[in-house]
Amino acid sequence: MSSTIYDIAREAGVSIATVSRVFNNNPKVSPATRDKILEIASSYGYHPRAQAQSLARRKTGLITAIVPIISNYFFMEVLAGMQDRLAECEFELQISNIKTSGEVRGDDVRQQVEDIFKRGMSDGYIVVSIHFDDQDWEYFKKYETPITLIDEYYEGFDSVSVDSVEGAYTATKSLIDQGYENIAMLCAVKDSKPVIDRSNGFRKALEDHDLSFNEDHLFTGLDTERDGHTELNGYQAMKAILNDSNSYDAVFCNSDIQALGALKAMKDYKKTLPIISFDDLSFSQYLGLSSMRQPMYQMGNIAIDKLTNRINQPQIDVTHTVFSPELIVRNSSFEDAFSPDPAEDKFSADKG
Amino acid sequence: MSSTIYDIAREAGVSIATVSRVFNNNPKVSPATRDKILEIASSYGYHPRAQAQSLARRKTGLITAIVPIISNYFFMEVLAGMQDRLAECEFELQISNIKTSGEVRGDDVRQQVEDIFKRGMSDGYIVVSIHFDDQDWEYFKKYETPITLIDEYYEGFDSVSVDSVEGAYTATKSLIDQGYENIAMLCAVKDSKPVIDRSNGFRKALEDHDLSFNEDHLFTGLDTERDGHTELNGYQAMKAILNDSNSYDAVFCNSDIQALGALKAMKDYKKTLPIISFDDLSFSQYLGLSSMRQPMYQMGNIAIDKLTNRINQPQIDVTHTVFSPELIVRNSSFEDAFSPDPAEDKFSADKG
DNA sequence: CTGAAAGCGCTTACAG
DNA sequence: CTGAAAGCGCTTACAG
Repeated sequence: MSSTIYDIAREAGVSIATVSRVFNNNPKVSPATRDKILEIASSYGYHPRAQAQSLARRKTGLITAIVPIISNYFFMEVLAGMQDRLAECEFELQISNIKTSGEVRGDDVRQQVEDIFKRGMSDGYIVVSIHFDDQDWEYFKKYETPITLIDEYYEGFDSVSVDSVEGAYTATKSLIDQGYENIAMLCAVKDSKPVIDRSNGFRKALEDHDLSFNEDHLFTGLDTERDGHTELNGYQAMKAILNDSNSYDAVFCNSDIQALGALKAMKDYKKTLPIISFDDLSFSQYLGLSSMRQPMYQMGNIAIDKLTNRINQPQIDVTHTVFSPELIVRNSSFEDAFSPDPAEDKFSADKG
Repeated sequence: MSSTIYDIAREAGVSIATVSRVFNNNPKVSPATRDKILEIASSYGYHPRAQAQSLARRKTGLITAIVPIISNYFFMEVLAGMQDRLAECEFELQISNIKTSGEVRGDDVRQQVEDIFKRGMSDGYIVVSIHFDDQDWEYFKKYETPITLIDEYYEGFDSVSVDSVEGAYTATKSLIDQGYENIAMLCAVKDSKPVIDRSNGFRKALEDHDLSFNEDHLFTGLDTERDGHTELNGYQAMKAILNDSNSYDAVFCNSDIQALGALKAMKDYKKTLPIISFDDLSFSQYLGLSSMRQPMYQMGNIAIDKLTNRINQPQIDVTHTVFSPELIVRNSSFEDAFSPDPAEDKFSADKG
């Protein structure tokens, strides 16, 4: 096994306390001994063992992000936002993935999350895109550990999220304002949290504009992988929309990743409907896909800020940040969705 | 602070050794005391602290994946492969991101990786898409810790990778076989490892078929984010290819993410060139993009297998798995790239 | 089946 | 500026 603080202390002819001080940047060590210790440590490849430090310090210097395996594109962009903020502070990020779909039941999900809290591996936790009812969140209070929620809301924990209902409303209203009256919604698995919110916003927009709504307006594909947030599901659902006897004239789509499949279905079946999607993933710009932008990067930033604040001051008031998603209009909003953009030079300059 | 093993032991009227045995599933505990302890533990929300266990056991039960921040789509799919394998064994995954581009120098990258090894937080490490010369890898041997390389080759460590040179050769040869004679390569940052390999394969294919090659055949965009593996870089590079006086008749593209930008550039400028890309990300199927498939999921599987084997048996021989990427032909291989596919029902059944 | 005790590798007042 | 010692929360032979 590799060397310990005792080996270094012995070799340097000092106590382990002094070695420890050097690695903790304690200024009260004479430069001479410091240099000597550093040199010896380096030759042994010695560095204080992380777990031993955690135990002695009673803090781990770790933040854990708890993320469903199914969250990929959304999480990737959130992750970037977390990383850039983390680079400026003393915490390291660890990511724990949990299963939330497939044969997994809700209780199971709660158990997985609880196990992570129990192990007490981190100083704080960021829980991303995991949805429980208030009672379950309340239950986790007993761990008395800092928790920040992303893409979820519970009054008892700091949170940062996007108003999905409003976003869906905005997207749908935009299509209505363009003159469409028979709009379908391309959903994922219908009892998943984002779909519930977004279909509620969709419904409300229709009703507010005296357009009838019923369950038939809601389409989804057979593929239930990742709760239906897949290209394949979007392809299947779009195919159903195009072939539906109730010929729709526009589509609000639950997610960009599904929209990708939907666009392909439109191509394959040679019918184009205006479509507005939800997420605004980085590649959507390159597909000419209109979408409701979620400020994912920024959400990652904010979550780290909230969590580190709470770790440092456990008693401060809980705060909630709720973004209103912004509509980014691109070609897919229109019937000529597949005609090329005018070849401006915007892409040479615009890194968005 | 939350409760410790002492609290539970006191409450149950037993020694801490017995409590410990219960949580370690030691069969030599009477059912009665076991039940009692479990009940008390549950009411306290008690669970052995991970760091304390690691210290006492002299192993952490953790595997760390070391990943450049810039690796996203590729890593996401590798990650899925790791997770599914990990679910079957006793290790947990932790992910450490390091900076490899921007103002970061090679020494810096080495230092970041070394710091992770030094902290000794995990029982083994999977290093993904990080490239050093043999000397640097050899240097890491001194940590005597299990290491598996993904997307990199060094004889001293277990590894799983794809033959990029061969893949580029295959892609280029395919275009040549289709009759194209003036082929451009759409590169990312030219001194990055994948680009070096792929441009070598590209060059070799041209030369083997008596087509001239020079540096002018290599294009890249101005955007150097993620070493140029961005949609924007692909857009910029494709624009340059289309406008080049040496009018090219086909393109081999360094990565799918860049191809996305390239496809948009072709649309915007209303010129279509056959294009074959590299990666075969999950969405490429929906873009009709031909690509050299890297078996990313499988690479994740294999890396976990190799690493856990080595953790359990440190002395076994080093093994290397090198995949030959497979050409997946789709519409983009042809000049009519943007015509829709025949609308087969394949997408209803094919989850690939 | 259970307990006393040593040990894992550190940090951090406290005393000097 | 430095050391002796207690403590962090566990596990695991060893002895019974």
